[in-house]
Parts: sequence; structure tokens; C-alpha cells
Amino acid sequence: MSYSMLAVVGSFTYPSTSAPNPKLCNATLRRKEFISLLKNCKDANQILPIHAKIIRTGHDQDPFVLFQLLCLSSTLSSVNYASTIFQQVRNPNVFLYTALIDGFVLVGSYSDGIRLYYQMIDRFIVPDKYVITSVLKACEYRFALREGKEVHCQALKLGLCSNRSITMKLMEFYGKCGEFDNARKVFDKLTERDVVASTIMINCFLDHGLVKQAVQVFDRVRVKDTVCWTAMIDGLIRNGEMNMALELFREMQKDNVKPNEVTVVCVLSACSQLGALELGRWVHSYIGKHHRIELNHFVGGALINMYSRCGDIDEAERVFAMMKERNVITYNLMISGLAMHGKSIEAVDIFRGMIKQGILPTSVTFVAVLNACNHGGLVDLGFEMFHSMSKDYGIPPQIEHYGCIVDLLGRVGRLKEAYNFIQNMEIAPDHVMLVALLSACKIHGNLELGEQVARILINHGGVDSGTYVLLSNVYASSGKWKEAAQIRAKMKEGGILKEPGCSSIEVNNEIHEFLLGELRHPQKGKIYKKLEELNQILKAGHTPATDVVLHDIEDWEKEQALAIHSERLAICYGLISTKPGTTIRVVKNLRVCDDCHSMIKLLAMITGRKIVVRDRKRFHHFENGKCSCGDYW
DNA sequence: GTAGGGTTAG
Repeated sequence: MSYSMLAVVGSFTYPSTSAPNPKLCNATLRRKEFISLLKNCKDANQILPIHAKIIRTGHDQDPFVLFQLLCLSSTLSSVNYASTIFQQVRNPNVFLYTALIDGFVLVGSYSDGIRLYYQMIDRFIVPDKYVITSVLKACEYRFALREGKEVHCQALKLGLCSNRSITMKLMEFYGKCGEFDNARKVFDKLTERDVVASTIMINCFLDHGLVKQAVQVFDRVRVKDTVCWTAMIDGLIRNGEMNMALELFREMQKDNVKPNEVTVVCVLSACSQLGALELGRWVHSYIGKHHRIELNHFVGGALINMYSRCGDIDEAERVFAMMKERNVITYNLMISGLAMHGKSIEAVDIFRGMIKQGILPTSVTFVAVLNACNHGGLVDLGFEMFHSMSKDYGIPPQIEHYGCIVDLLGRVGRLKEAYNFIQNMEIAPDHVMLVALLSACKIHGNLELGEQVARILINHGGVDSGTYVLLSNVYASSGKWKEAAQIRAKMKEGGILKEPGCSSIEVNNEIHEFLLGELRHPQKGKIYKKLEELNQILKAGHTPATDVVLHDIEDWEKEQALAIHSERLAICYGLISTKPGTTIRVVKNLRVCDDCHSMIKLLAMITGRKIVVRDRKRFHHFENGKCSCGDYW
């Protein structure tokens, strides 16, 4: 036993809470007993006493015992501890190398894993299939193409390339590095191109947006299992192909393949992005009926997210209350959900409850809490939270947190303070923050500061279409048509296209999409009729806020252009296709304009309907002529 | 005598 080894043990405090294991008192513990002790160990606190005993009984160079010790300490405790143990081993074999490389991969120290592999090669230790797959994993995550190719060559020389695990990892490695030809070559060489290999190949393509190629491989799989279907559905969702993903989910069931926990989490994610509440509810009831899918962190979190983002915040809260175990992500999702819906006090209460439970917040938690303060105009509390994050939790504020404060001050009209806050920040402002301030300037009618911010924004470069539109609108709203036109010209010059407004509504399990000024719906006639009818009723009590459109055209023309904002079409379709009294839920890709906002308030009053609109930033609950955002968004 | 195929929420 070496002194340095004792130093390693000595650097860890003996946990007073864990009772001494009586087995350890037996001085004649043998290797097998050590191994089974290590294998059954579930608590990091138990590693240290076991390790101490291993050293005392002279088993500290036993490769079999060391292997278990390395595996355990890198998964339960820390890879640094495992690494220090490894350094004390006089002749580490391939097993020990594999265990430590795995440990490095687990914590994301991929380069260390690769370096360790090369050290092993330098010591003339012959790699086996296990260490090859481990180092390939490290190469894959590190995008270390050159090293991975070298490992591939070594595997070929050693005759290991017929091994299935290696070929699978090779495909994953080449796929992640974007070398589809190489991935494909490995795939094509397989004698058995089964569902597992195909799933990996499908993932390779979907990781890089190659949907067509993925579908081709998917279609050729004869017997698709749950994982294969799920990988395909998840990949489509990651590539923005929501409807295709949901279609596949239906097909999967027709094919009698049972969704598992992962499948429902993926499908719920699609629902939340689309605002497909009905389907989301169906998935929820499916989970309720099929007890093999439990309401764990993943499923619970996905449900909370889905209900929040589909506009049913009450149901999100019910799911949250039902969950037996919640982690920090569960809390983060619930807090952001409540914030999105303007339920600021409730969000802060959840945050406080989380702290009481002893769950440590992350930087994401603070973004959510600060957002909640924003939507409720809780300035003092917002500042309190902002200061608390670094003071009490050691989390340094990032650009998003600074942005929340700017938003917070902007909302209540403290524009100068917001501007000073930006100037005194330790980091450079990003364009999200400047846009937030510009938007506040527009809402509070401070054109002077608005122009100042606009100049900074333009000089900043990298401005997107939304910002240009906002800039142009700031000018247009004060009648400065020339400046507005200049912005539009700049937009054209830079080849920046205005992102087309798009709203969707779910009716009878189907998502109906409406684009700005374009109606290609089978019920087109009826929708226009409803639109006209409502326009007539509204005319009496509502003068359109025509300053929000880009063009300096005649008023009546402006009215026409406004009349067909996509959310209006979606709402009209909702009105004609659902029973009276049904809540109408619309999802929009951009932010709602002033005019539509005030029009929907009236519409909700006249029709006696609740109208819920999710825009790019938050939720608007329209009821009885009022909106939950308090007219600030 | 040491050890895995693919899918998971902010």
C-alpha cells in the first residue's frame, strides 16, 4: 500500500451518517466479497470505507476488485477519484482502461478519455471490443474525426470490425461527425441490417436534418419496434416536422406497436409546440390507462410543459400537484408555465416551495422566476431575485437574467433606468435585450430613447426581420414615414424577408394553419363571411390602430391589410367550427399586434367566448373585454 | 473470472 493512496482516502471525509458495515469488520474479506460489496453499493458515501478496507487488506492492485471500484466510483462518486485510484495501479489492464474511459465519457471529459486510450496504446496494451466502443463514444461526442478514424483502422487490423457493438458505434460516430458516406458504408456492410442498426442510421440522418434519407431507411425496416418508431417520431419533431411526427404516431398505433414512456414524452413535446391540446389530453389519458408508463420526471415534465404551452395552465398545475417526485426541471417547467400565463404570484410561490423542499435552483430557474416578476410588474421582487441568485446560490447572472431586468423596468415605464442598467452591465448587451427596450419605448411612447436604441441595434448588425419590423413600426407609430421606409429599404437591401405571420388552431384533433393574407381552407367562404360579419359589429366600438402596419397607404387599405392577420382567420374558423361557449385557443408564430389585441378583447366580449392566444412571447387570455397581459406584451 | 446495440422534459 502506498502513502499517496492513503492520502487519496484521507482527502475524503468519513461520512458520519452512514453506519459502519459489519461485513467490513471481517478482516478476511476476499476478492469475491469485495466485488459483490461494490456491485451492490448504491450510495457514494459507502465507497470510501470499502476502498479503505481494500487497501488495508492488500487488494489494491487486484484488477478484478479495481475494475468494480473504478466503475462504481466514476458513476456514483467522481471521475477524479476514479482517476486518482487508476494512477496508483502499477500495471493497469484493458479492463481498467475501459472503466476509466467510460467514467470520463460519463462526465463529458471526452478528450481525457481519448488521451487515456492513446496512453494505453503507447503502453502496448492490445485493445479489445469493449475499449474500442468506449473510445469511439468519446470520439463521437468530441467530434474527433481523425482519432475516431484511427481507432477504426486499429479495429480493422485487430479483426474486430465484424463485432456488432463496434459497427454500431462506428455508425454513430461517423453519423455524429456528419460523415454519412462512411456511416452508410458500415451499415451496408452489415450482414444483418436489423431494426437496431436501422434506428442508428435513422438517427444519423435526423441529427443533421436529412429527413428524406431517414424516411427511406425507416420505410425499409420490416419489423419496427417501439424504439425505432420513437426515434423516427422524435427526429421529425427535432426537425420541425410536427404534423408528420403526429401522423407517424397514429400509424404506429395502427401497426399495433405500443408507445412507451419515451414515445409519449416526444409526442407531448410535439403537442406543446403545435398547441395541440386535444391530442395532448388524449396522450395524458393514455398514460393514465397504461400503468406501465409511470408519471416520472420525464413524463410529468412533458405533461406540465404541454398543458402550459397549450394554454391549459390549470391542468398543468394539477399534474404538478399529482407528481410524487419533482426535480429542479419539474419546478422550472411549472414556474415558466405560470409566468407565461401571467400568474406571477403563483410562480413565485412555487419557487419558494421548491427552496423549502431543499431543491437547489439553477440559472434556468431564475430566468423563469424573473419572467414571472416581469409579467406581473413585480419590480422590487425581481431585483431581489436578481441579487439573490449570485449572493445566495452562487449563480452568476447571465445575459438572459440581465435581459429580464431590462424587460421588467421597461414594462413599468422606467425606460431611462432600463437604459442606464444596460450601460452599467458587466457584459455587453445582446440584441434580444435591446429589442425588449425598443418595444417598451414603443409601448410607452418614448420615441427619443426608442430612436437611440434603434441606432445601437442597427450598428450592432445581425438584426432579424422581427427587429426591422419593430423599428419600422416605432417610426410609423409617430408618423415618421420616411424613416419607416428607410428601415424597410435596409431590410430589402440586406435580403431580409419578413417572417410570414402564421396562426394555427386545433379542431377535432386536426391542426389548421392560417397564413397572413392567404386563405386556402376548404371552408374559406364561411370564414370570410364570419370575418365580415364581425368586422361590421366591431366597427361601431372599435377604430383600428392603423399605425401598426408597415405601409403608408390609405387608411381603408390599411384596414384591409389588418383584417386578415392570421390570428383573425384562425379565430373565425374557431368560431364557426366549435360549439358556442367553447374556449378558442390559437397559436401564433409572431407577436400579436396592437390592433388585433384590442379587437380580440372586443371579440371575446361580443361572442361570450374565452379566447386564448399564444404568441411568440407569452399567453393572452381574453375574457369579458380584457386580456390577462394587462395590455403589455 | 472482470462489461452495453438504438429512442426521453427547461
